Amino acid sequence: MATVKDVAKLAGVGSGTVSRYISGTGSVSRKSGEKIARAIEQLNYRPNSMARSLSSRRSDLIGVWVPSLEGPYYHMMIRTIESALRLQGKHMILANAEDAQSNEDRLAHLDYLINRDCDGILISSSLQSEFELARYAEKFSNLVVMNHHTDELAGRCFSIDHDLGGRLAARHLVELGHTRVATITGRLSALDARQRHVAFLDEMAKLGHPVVPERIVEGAFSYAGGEQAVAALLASSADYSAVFCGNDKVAMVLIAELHKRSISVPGDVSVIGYDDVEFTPYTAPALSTIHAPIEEMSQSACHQLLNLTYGLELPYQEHFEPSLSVRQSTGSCSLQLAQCPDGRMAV
Amino acid sequence: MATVKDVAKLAGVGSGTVSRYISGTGSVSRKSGEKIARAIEQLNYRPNSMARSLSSRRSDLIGVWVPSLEGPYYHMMIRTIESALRLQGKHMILANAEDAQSNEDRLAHLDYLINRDCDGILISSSLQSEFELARYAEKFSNLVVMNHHTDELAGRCFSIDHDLGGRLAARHLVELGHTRVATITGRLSALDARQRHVAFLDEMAKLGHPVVPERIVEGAFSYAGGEQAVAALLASSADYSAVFCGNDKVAMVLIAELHKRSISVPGDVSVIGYDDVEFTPYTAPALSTIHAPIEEMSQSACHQLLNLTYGLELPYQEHFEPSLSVRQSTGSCSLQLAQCPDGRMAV
DNA sequence: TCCAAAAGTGGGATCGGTTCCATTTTTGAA
DNA sequence: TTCAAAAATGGAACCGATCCCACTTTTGGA
Repeated sequence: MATVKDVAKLAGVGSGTVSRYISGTGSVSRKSGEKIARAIEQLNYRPNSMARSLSSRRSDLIGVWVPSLEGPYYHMMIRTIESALRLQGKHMILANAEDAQSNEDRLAHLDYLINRDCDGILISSSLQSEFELARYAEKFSNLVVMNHHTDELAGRCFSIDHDLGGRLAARHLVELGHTRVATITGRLSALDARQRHVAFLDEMAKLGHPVVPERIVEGAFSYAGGEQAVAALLASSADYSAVFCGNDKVAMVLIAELHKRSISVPGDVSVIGYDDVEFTPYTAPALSTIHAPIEEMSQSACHQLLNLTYGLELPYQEHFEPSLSVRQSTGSCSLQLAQCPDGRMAV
Repeated sequence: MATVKDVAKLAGVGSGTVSRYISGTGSVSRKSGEKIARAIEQLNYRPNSMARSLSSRRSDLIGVWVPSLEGPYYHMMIRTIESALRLQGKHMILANAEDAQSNEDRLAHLDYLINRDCDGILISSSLQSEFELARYAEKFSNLVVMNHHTDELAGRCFSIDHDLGGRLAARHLVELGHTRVATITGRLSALDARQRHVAFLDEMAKLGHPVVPERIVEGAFSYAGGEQAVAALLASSADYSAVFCGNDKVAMVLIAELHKRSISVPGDVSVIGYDDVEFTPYTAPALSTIHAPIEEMSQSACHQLLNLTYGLELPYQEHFEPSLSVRQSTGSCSLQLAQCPDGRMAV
């Protein structure tokens, strides 16, 4: 493989000139530039990225830490980030902490990124304990956090207004005439799950239809967690005409389970999700949900990280608002109270 | 940041000894080892990965090229690969070519990996044109290919027996009594889509129920492609009691569309998918499908790439067999021929 | 006790770029 | 035409590891 020196010799210039030509920093005369270009072509020269990184003290690597890669949510994030980084010639390295059992494990995943000398790190965190990781990472790299807000990291937190999201869901259901509403939350130790939930409850109460505890099930934002929570809700004696699910995965699981029991959606029970991930148009029925601008948020976070790290000036925005996305899984509560096939009151 | 020299000085040994101690190659006395360990601790030393890469001529980076990141299929792959690499202390860098418009674009995505000096490259390719990329990449790195088989790359191709998969689908439907069967394929220029399709047709014919052309729609393995193809099938005058979909995304779209038209699955029409991605248990009804061992295949490909690249001896397997996974979207064809709501014969 | 083989060691050369700096060349306003 | 400022240049020093090699120390069987 050819090196700068080979190129310099063939072009009849110094190695510094070649380096300047390639990186575009500093000035090179038209004549030298042409000679260098020809030499590069002729030798089929490609700069060695490790040597470049070593001497320039930048790896052009951005580390991305995610708590899980199950389901479409984080996938949409990764997809967006990969694309934004590629446009800037940077590379993403990924640490998926879903197999971590303890906080030490999660830290080890972070070290896996830090030890690689990332120029910047992007953490998607919704647990307080995970957020501690941000403090740690900050010592080593430029840092940006998604799904979490704190004043300590002002200007480097990117989040969606889950309070508003929870309220939009409540308003939508109440507008449709639902008064007996159940909810399956995410794990309430997670900030985003809690925010959605608290706002939802608050708004329901404000609208005159407080959600009674029997209609609240704490679940988790995973398929397995959703299954458990759905089973718990359906096994309970609670009656309701609509269910607000903490995310779309759980809503999907719920719809599947209701279908299995021949409970019609939205005829018997309305279901609303949260996030508006990839698959929401294709559940049966198509899922009404709170649209969270995941991709926009991811892109913004990525842009700002690039700005901080490489002095770019890419556009970004820290705060995003969700919106209501009505499809077919919610309908008006016009039917009479009726007995469910399994003996519970569900309509 | 401390360097090997600092550590060596503090420990009172030579830099070579420190290097040997850290990498675990070569021998270091117990006494020196302890001194070095103490010095590392004290200085909070972390080896610089760029310097290490430059001098050892290995980046510990594995490039992964995928044609798309829409839907769960490639995500399951990425997730598996990230995990397998992390276990070996390697890092994945990703190039998603779904925004590529031309072959030059796809090549540019590959160069994005190659220019980063990956030690190895993993290509998931099902188009012949994409496979040409493998030839190119092979010049620069160790290479392994998924979803494609060719004798030229013997021992480095990992694939699932789509011929068998197509046949399993056909047998399942025929066993349930379906004789008028429709199919929505993937883009037939893709090898995997074509193999599934051809085998399916062949097996249906062998079983005495050849699929007539009116019941065949060429689609694509994307949500949008699925929507178009589903619309085309439902708009046609074809009648059928079951549909074989080339992958699960298309099957999901079909179920959603049938639900919209109040056509019952599997009451009126049975639907079977292909791949058995993450969401298949949670469609309504749960999707019967051909289980493709995506994760096992991805892990094997990854293992073999690691073996080739770093001289490891991780277990792997080149060929995988799919299996039938029966859930609730397929049922026996016991009902009488009946008129569909929209005037077509569908049962 | 002796001595060949094995284990352990220090440090310089090297990987292939970038960056700095002293020097030369070019530019364009007076 | 003149000359200060700006542009362009070559090459050495450096980034921080690995690896090789010549040399010293330890080991253990006879």
